[in-house]
Amino acid sequence: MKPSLPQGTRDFGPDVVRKRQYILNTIRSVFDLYGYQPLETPALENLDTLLGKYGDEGDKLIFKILNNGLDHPSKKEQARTEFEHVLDGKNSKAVTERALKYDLTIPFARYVAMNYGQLYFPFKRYQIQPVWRADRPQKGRYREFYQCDADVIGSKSLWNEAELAQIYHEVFTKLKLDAYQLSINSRKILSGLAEISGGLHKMTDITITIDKLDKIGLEKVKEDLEYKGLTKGEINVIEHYLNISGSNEEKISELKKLLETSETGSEGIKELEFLKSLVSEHDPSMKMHVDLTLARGLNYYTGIIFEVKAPPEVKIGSIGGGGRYDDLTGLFGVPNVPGVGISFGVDRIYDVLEELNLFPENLITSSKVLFFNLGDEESKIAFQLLQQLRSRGISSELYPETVKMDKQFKYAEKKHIPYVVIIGSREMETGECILKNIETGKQQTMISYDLLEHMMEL
RNA sequence: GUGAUUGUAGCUCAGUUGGUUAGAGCAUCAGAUUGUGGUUCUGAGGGUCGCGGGUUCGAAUCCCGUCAUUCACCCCA
Repeated sequence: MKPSLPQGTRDFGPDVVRKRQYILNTIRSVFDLYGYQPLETPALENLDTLLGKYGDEGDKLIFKILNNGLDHPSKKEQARTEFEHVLDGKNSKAVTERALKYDLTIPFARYVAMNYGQLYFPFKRYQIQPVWRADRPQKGRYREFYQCDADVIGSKSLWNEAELAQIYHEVFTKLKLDAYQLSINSRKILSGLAEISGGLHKMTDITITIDKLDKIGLEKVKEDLEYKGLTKGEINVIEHYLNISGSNEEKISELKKLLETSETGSEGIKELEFLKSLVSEHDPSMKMHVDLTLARGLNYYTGIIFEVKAPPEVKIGSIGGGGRYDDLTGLFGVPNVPGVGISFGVDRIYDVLEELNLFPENLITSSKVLFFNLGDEESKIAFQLLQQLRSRGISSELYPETVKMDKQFKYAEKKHIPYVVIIGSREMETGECILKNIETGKQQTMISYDLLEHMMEL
């Protein structure tokens, strides 16, 4: 048979894994530095845990797992009738009760709800794991991809938002992706806008529509809003809102006037101002721009929301996002636990770094030294030296077969091994070895005992 | 879910209005070279042209279906 991969999944070869690890290690080290604790949850969750948390679209994209044993004779009839329900678009526990996790936030909320008594708050956790979505793959979109989440749960303080923004800044700076764009907005502002335009019940419709502004333009947005049942007057208010522009300060002062009648909206503005002041006082170089059209799809957000975009020349969309949710664990029976979190999309960050050529050069080396194998007796000496080098932390290897030097050279070259050590019959007699630099082609003969010292100096 | 795109050797791709035995480069292997690679030269292996059906004397080429790929929309990291 011809082997193939499931749609939207990938194998990662050695070089790719090194680059991915570079990203993952960078993120992990920053999480550790800021006092977050690691957590892992299963790939599988009960379908109930996930369903209804991501909106209707999200539900469709959850990978559901077929129950085992449906073909058992005693269950066959029941399975058949239950399948009928599934074909009608309903979910049946008799057919599928587990699913692959869709993100890291909901499983985390489930974990917190289950372990509420044992945890100390505020609880700061990070989580680096794959998630799965049954989306059609395309550029920057995969069916299996990694998320790196950091969340603080059990604290309402905006200091958390400031810290998370700082984490974004630190990670992307370390990755040399200085041109990243961090946008912020507040769900409270959006809900204030809904209050003064279409009414609070229209908030989802309004936010989904204005989120598309930069894609479809103002006219289409207005058409769309009209189609969704807003009056001319209400649309005018929204247009006014969308026309707010200028610096962050200008936007905020304009907003204040517009939303002064809305208590929630005003609160959102205050929070935004406070966050801005915390961040810019601490690190003026850090840019964070207020984007009033930013909405974010997941409907559990309630306060500040974040989104990170790649530099505009890379057309890949968002490489990270997050926000505050006031009652995520309420879904699992533990109400009133506020939280805020952010996420990094590693796979997209990889694509961006690749496209902009931002990976460091030195990620690809494997061993530092290859010992040639020119016979069993010769290799015994090589083996001793090899272990000496290894014991001093110099990664090295012996070519396992006695084959032509030509082949061994090519092996070293392909694996990017910078040095080879040649010990043949002549060297064996004199107790010497040849150390050759593959890149420069220069070589030197030395007493075998000196090899270690030599290598330590390089 | 909707709309396009592409599918030929391990990889990247040629292949004329349908015409005999489907080609090239890279890679692999062997030799020139029994202790010095990355350059060069010679040779070799490797293909059910995605799969199934149809039109035709004849199909990689045209038609239908199907699967896979890539891209866009929706939505998202």
